Amino acid sequence: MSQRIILHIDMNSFFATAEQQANPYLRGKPLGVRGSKAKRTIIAASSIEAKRLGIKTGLRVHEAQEICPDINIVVGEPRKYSDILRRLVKIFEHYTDQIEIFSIDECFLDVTKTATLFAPDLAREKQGSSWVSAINIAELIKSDIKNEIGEWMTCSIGVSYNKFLAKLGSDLEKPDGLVVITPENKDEILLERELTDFCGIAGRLEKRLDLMGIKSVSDLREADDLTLKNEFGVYGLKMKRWSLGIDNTPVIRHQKQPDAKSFTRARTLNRNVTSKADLRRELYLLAENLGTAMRAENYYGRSVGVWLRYGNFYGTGKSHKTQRWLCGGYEIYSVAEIILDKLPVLEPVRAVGIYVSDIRKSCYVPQSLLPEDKLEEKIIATVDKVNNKYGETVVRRGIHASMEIKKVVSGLGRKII
DNA sequence: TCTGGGGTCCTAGGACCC
DNA sequence: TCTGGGGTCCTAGGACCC
Repeated sequence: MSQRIILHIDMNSFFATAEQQANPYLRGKPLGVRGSKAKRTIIAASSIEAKRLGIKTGLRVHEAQEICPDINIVVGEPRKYSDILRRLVKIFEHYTDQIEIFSIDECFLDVTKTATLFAPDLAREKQGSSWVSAINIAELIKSDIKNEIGEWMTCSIGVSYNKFLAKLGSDLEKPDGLVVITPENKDEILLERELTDFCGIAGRLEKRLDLMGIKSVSDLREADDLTLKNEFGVYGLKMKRWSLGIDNTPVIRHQKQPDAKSFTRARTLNRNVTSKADLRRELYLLAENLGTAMRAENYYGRSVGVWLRYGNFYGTGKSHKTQRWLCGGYEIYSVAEIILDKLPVLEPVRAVGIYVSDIRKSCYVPQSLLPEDKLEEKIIATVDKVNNKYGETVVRRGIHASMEIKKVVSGLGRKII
């Protein structure tokens, strides 16, 4: 196979820049984007101005405020960022149809076949230097983004002959970087990196490698295959290939990227709790939210899981495979409630999560013909209609309603479902 | 006022069937 | 009657990513 040309595009401070784009008041100012409205949350992204002051992702909100009392803080809105991602992909489609969406702010582009189309003169001038036309595309993309999304929206682009090195390259210059890693300069660049600079090696693996005496990229290059395989399985060999700059994984066109495999909702509680009743209430709200998200994308699922994270940050969880395909919040909750009852509250619980896996698009799921299921579907559809119109949680089940509300409802001759 | 939330992939063990 | 081994499903948990 001839040499590929891969671009990795990484939007700089994406959430923060998106907020600055939406609100001119925030432009040029230190800005932190909160992970959620919850009390104990962290900074999910910070603007370039905030980064200069040392405000990094992962800081607790109050820590960020201590560093910079004037910092502007907004709550992140993932939907807003997905919309911008869609517009970015539209820009990239101008240059190739081989686009892989790697995360909400990163894409891989394979421009092997199209690079020279956008720089015929350059390609002729410097024969054999396909990198020149790749750099040309990278620069065109940068200016397209500024023109179409906003002047302040910058990205770092890595250009190389595989995905691993392209991603490594985009990390090297921020913001607004452009780094080319070729077979000629790859060794020089790789040998200067820390092992944790590699996408796929983080703290735990670094520690285990260190215990084996593998402390640098060159150590990893020289490590014995069998030793690596025994310690890490096939992943060990993968890591060694990275150290040599080898990666044959293809760019998967986003239209062909696999469907979602699970849906999760989780919440860190404002204070640690020990009562199962409190946990049930949280779980119910999460389940409704999860069900709404699944229905919005036409998914059903048949495995439900619940996990707890204790105050000491350790956790436990259980999952259960059901006979029926589910997408209703209350149905999901009903399974989750049984699971929760089996989970030990060894110590106060800090966070609770619920997930549905083994999911399928509705067209692949047999529809139930049971009258009670039909009724449930009707209830869900009606509630969705109201909530879509008036806000997500305008209507929800009354299972955790207070006694007073229950009395009022039964006084009206109605019942809570 | 210690450490969010939403994902993916991999491994390993037990149950069960052939 | 005794024993082995392969395959698959389910569950728990670990590690990584942004």
